[in-house]
Amino acid sequence: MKRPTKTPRERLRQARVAVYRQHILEAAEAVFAEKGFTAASMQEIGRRAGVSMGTIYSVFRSKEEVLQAALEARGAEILELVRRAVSRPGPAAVAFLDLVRDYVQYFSAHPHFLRMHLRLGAAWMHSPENGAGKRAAVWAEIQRSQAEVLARGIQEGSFVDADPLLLARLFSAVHQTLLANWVEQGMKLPAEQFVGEVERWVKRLLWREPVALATREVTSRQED
Amino acid sequence: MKRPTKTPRERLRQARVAVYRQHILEAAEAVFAEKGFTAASMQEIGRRAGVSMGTIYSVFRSKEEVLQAALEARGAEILELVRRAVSRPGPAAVAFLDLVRDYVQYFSAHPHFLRMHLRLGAAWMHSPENGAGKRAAVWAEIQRSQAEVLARGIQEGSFVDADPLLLARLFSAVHQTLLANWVEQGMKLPAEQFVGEVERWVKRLLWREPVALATREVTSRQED
Amino acid sequence: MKRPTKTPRERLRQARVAVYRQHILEAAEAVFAEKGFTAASMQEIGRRAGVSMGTIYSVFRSKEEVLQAALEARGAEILELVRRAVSRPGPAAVAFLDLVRDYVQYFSAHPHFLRMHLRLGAAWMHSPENGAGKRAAVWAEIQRSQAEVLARGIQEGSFVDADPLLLARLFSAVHQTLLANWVEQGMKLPAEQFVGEVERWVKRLLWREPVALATREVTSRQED
Amino acid sequence: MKRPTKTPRERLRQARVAVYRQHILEAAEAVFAEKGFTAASMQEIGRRAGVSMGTIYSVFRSKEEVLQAALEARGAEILELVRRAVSRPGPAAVAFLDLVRDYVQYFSAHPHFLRMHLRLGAAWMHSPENGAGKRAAVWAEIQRSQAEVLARGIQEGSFVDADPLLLARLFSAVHQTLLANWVEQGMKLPAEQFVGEVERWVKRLLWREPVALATREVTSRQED
DNA sequence: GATGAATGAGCCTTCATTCAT
DNA sequence: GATGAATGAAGGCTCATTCAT
Repeated sequence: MKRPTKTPRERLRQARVAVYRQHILEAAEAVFAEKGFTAASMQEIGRRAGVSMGTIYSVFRSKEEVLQAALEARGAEILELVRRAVSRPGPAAVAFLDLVRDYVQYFSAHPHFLRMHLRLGAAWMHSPENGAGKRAAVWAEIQRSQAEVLARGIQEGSFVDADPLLLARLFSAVHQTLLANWVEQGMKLPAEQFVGEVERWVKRLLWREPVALATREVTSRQED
Repeated sequence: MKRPTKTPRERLRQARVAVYRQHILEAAEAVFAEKGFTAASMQEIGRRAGVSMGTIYSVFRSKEEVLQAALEARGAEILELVRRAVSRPGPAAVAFLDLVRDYVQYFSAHPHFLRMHLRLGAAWMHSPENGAGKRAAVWAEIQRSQAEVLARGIQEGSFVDADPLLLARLFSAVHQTLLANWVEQGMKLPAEQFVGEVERWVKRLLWREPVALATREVTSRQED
Repeated sequence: MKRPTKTPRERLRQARVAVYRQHILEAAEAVFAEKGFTAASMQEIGRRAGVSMGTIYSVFRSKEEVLQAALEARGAEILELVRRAVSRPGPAAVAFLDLVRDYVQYFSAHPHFLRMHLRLGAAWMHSPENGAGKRAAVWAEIQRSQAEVLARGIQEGSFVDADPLLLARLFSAVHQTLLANWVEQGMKLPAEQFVGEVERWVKRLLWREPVALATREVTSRQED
Repeated sequence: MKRPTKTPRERLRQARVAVYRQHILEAAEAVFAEKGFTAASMQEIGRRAGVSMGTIYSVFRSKEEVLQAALEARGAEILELVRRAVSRPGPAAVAFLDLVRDYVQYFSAHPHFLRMHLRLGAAWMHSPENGAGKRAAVWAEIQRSQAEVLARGIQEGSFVDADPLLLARLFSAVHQTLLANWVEQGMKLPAEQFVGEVERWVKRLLWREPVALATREVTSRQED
């Protein structure tokens, strides 16, 4: 008969597993980002994580599961950001700008994940076949929640009147392009200024009332 | 150095090889689009193209080369579109809108390629490692040419003042998102109307002077 | 539209595959006999058959399928022997002795199979778990048919009155022990004499009326 | 050379080890019986025995050694039975029937071992390669001792005149088939009656003078 | 002394590439 | 020249064995 409170041994085990999960998923993010899912090898993930094959397989059941976990772990955190934005009182436009800020913060804290997401996102975004459906479950939910805020903004008259899901995709496309550009240049531009730039582009794209933009002065140049 | 006058036999050979190239690359586009590069198998490409493995390897030296050829073949055609836009006299803004129109036409004529490009583009767009550099050679050139038109537009005061390369990327991101959305919904919206919609989004994104937009009436909705 | 008559190419292919099947199954019989199913390696089967891994997997889908094919190929032939015995007119006792003769002939022609069967038979004979059920399908049918002849012999008053299925098992046990002993000693005893010996033991085991036996003179001795 | 007087600590250690041995071997019997040697996993043996891997490896040096120990442990006990039969005064026929009785008793007390023996016996019985020779050491001795009694019976004129080693094998085959059948049906037939049945079959097989048999009334039927 | 987590060699299986026909 | 069968290297995954706690 086991008490609902775990034994110390069990708690230790869970802590250990959690540490491995963390390290393995971080290594996986990097490898998946560089090679893509199929070309990534478990050996390399293990090497980068500093664990053996057996250890990986004691935490995850398969390569596929490693990928799903990597997507879901971050996905869940991001979904949380979106949900907070959705439930924020006040105008949708303000909530959305807050969300943009959260995104920048999150992705700049996890650049490997950003790269993986940029690379693999395309795979399941437009290939309903394969097991892509499963992988994208959280991400579909994220898009749905984003669309929710956008729909509210449309009704409030702040956002351009178009299919909210399309808006969500356009927003993601622009937003990720900017992030990728920023990361690619070593994130030399201070986060605060970068957020400002993203906001400007997002307003251009989504705001109903044309917004005066002076993008130039803060845009980092490719050839810098 | 080959003699400029080819033998009839040689001309026949080249014609034959050209036909194979064509069929193989079309099959490859479809398979790469569905599976990604690594998960795609040469046998499946051969099966879809209706040619044997030997034939594929008589035209291409490796799987990698098939991919490069697929990217370059279309890439060269697209580069041609861009170059025409660059060399077009008159305002850059007009030239760019013409380019947008050409793009829509081209991609809607080659939806398999679009899907492949959407899927694999991310791979070499943000993974400087691997042979990605090689693969992207034409595409870098395309981006450079696009940036050229955009730079001209900036100087003419038509486009928002930002790094032209970034503008090119943002434009591609938005443009491809719209295309993907269109294809995903079975291209039910007439090409003409779709072009109009793309133009409207592009203007929103790039034009310096705020442009009155009434996107709604032509935007196809996800749930249609 | 394909004609029901196969193309020459197709016939060639089938012939080739049949040859591989044959060689692979023979190699598999030997390896499974020596190592058992799990410890047998596909590499070794390939090496002994003189084919590569790829070739094996072009004929069989998995290691499991190689085993099943090996069991079923021989099993089907043996089932045929038993069915002929079942449908033979005249006394069951005579039919059964003919069957014994057929068995000896068959197994002595396929000693590797005999060894494999001796080794793996035990595995699925008493382990209903695993995929043993599938593997043994033909063999259960063989036992059932054997039991049929035996049941007829019981009704005719020739065989000892006991559960026919148990009789079938006892017969198999004795019969295979004799065969194994014979093979182990290099089959030095002429087949004709060996058949006589087997018949004598079978009569001892199954015949209702005690049969005068003078086994000694033909029994090959272990220490010969 | 150890001092004959062990320290109490040493005696405790040995007792502990003996307990582990016992539990591990019992678990091993079950697992080997179900999966076969190679497919059986040390982790499952450990789980079933309720001990850790380290404990298993503190008692045995390898998986192979666990199997050997399992075979030898029971083998030694069975050898003891046979030796008692060999050294029993009076007619060999009587001694042999006593042995049969002992066998039934022993195997019915250790059904897991019976199943393992049925399954793995075939492996080393007819595969002189591998380490099978080592594994079978005790069992060869058992067979030799059985043959000894049988040889005596032959000289006394009680048993059919054939190679005693062959007789021993035939006896084992029949005897194990009956046991397997009995166990398979849940040992519903009382042990006493079952012994009678086995004796009847053994007499049929080995006794020189034909023996009147009325097997039917006690044979449990498969379909009951 | 006991534990069971960690290791990594090894096996089944796939697929890019070659070559006999 | 075209075919597609054959090859075998490489990758995902398991499990016997070891060793830090």
